[in-house]
Parts: sequence; structure tokens; C-alpha cells
Amino acid sequence: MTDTDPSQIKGFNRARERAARALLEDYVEMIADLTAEFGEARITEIAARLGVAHPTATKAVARLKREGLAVSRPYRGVFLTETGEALADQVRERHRTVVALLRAVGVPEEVAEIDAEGIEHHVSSRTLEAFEAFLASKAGK
Amino acid sequence: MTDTDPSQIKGFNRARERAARALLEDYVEMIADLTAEFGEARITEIAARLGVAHPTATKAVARLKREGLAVSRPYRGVFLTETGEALADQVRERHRTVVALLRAVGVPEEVAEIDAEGIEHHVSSRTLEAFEAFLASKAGK
DNA sequence: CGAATCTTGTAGCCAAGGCTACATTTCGCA
DNA sequence: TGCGAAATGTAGCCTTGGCTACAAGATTCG
Repeated sequence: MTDTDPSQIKGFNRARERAARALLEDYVEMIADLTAEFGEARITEIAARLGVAHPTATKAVARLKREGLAVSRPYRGVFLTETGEALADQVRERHRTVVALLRAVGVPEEVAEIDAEGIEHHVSSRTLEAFEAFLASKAGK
Repeated sequence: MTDTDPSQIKGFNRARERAARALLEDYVEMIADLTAEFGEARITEIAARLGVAHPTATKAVARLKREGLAVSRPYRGVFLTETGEALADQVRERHRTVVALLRAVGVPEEVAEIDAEGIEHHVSSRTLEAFEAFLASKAGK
């Protein structure tokens, strides 16, 4: 079996890639937030805010670097690349939209923030468009 | 460190329990569907529909049994316990509600079905209530 | 300037979901 | 009835996110 078996990939993708993408997005978003707030994102701070031990954050950042989303030098802060920034913007925008949508259908603010964290990673672009259109029409009324 | 450190649990919960709960729910829902359709749920069928190899499904079912959600005898089908049935009902009801909500805000049907799969596991009870209320008010108009 | 302290990096282990390979048990049918 | 195919079970490995423990590079300040 030298070529790639689709059925295997499907299984691999299932829970795996789903979770992996969510994780990447969380880290990128957090780095963007910290950079905006402090001018840089330190490993310790990233770990603390995401509620994980620092080696866990180190590993994740290594992955971000591998994927070209971030750069860093030993003992210095972590910064997003242009690609990383773009992803962060997209993620934050989507987060805002999801929260707004939830609020628009009557979800209490605190709950909306919390649930959006989990939900946002599963909102496809088409669903996002629908959300935006719905919010726009509602605003127009 | 003999007592339980909360910060550690938080980390453990993060991606872990999130994914674990979604997985359990997917399996329970699938078993319920298959039982409704064929009178029993076979490991092979469960695995096929969830797109995983059968040993993977076997492991998951073992976990369901451990948690008291299902029962099974070797080389026989898998069945849900009352607790499992209750969870399945809840999961399916929530799935329906999420799909309905998505449709109500303008998401195309096929997309709604797909995205609901990922979203539903992150919808808290309070958000679900809000969805139901929103749908009810909309129906009333 | 040097030591205590704080921040990072590295090594190494665990649990869990996935998979493949191989052993067993059932089942369908000639 | 008996055998081969199909369905399950079991063993064992990989990857990944998490964690702890320990090593090593920054920092701060007396």
C-alpha cells in the first residue's frame, strides 16, 4: 500500500484534525490578544491564560512555527507571521459574529461568550455568511 | 501533592474532556439510530458509519459499557441502557434544535446538518433553552 | 557583580483515539 | 454437516495533547 488510502485519512481526520484545528486557532487568537495587550506574547502568559502547563504551550508554539503561523527566538516572546495574523483576524471576527448571533437569538451574554468558544471552531464559512446576513437584516429593522 | 490540584484538572479538561464528551455522544446517537433501524447495533456497522476501523469502535463501546451507557455480549450487538437511551434522546433532540436554529437564521439545509454535527456538542443547556424560545417565538409569528 | 528568582527549554511519561495484523467465533450455504 | 467468509475480539504501535521534573538562560537587586 504505497498510495494514500482515503478511508484511513477520513478516520484520522475525524476527531483528530477537528480538535487540532481548534487548538491552533485558540493559540493563534491568544497570541494575537497578548501581543495587542503587551506588545509580545510570552510562553508563560500563553500557558496561564489557556490553563495549561508551560511545556504544553511550548509544544503548541513549536507546531505553530512549523506551520508558518508564528516565529520566536529562545527566551524571547512569540510573534505571529503575516499568515498567523490573518488567521487570528479571521478567528476573532468569527468569534465576534458567533457571539453576536447567539445574543441575537436570546442567549445571555456570559453564556454566549463561553459557548462561542466551543462553537466557533465548527462554524463553516457558509454558516458564517448566513449569520452575518441574519445580523445585518436584524440591525436594519 | 496528595490532593487534587484544580489548575491541573482545568488543563486536563480543556481539549480532553471536550473531545471525549463529543465522542461519547456520537457513539450513543449512532447506536440509537442503528437500533431503531435494525433492532440492534453491530460493531462493524457502528464503525463503518462513523468512519473508523472496527477496533476503534470496540474500544469506544467498551468505554460506554464502563460508563453504564450500553451493554453487549461478545459477538452480539450493542444496546443502550436506560441511561444511554436518555442521553441519546437528549442528544438527538438537541441536534434537531440546533439544525432548526441554523435553518431559522438562514443557513442552507445541507450546511446546517453538517455544521450542527460539530456545533451541537458545545451548546449548553441555557443556550439550548434560548434556541427553543427563539424558535417558538418565530413559529408563533 | 553575583545570587536568588523567574522564565524557557528539554526529557520523558501517561491517556486516549486511531490503525494494522492476527486470532476467534458466527453464520450462510453448498 | 462442514467450510469459507464475515464479524468480533485482542494485541500492540503511533500520534498528540497534557503533565511533572529538572536543566539552563534571563532578570532583578542588594
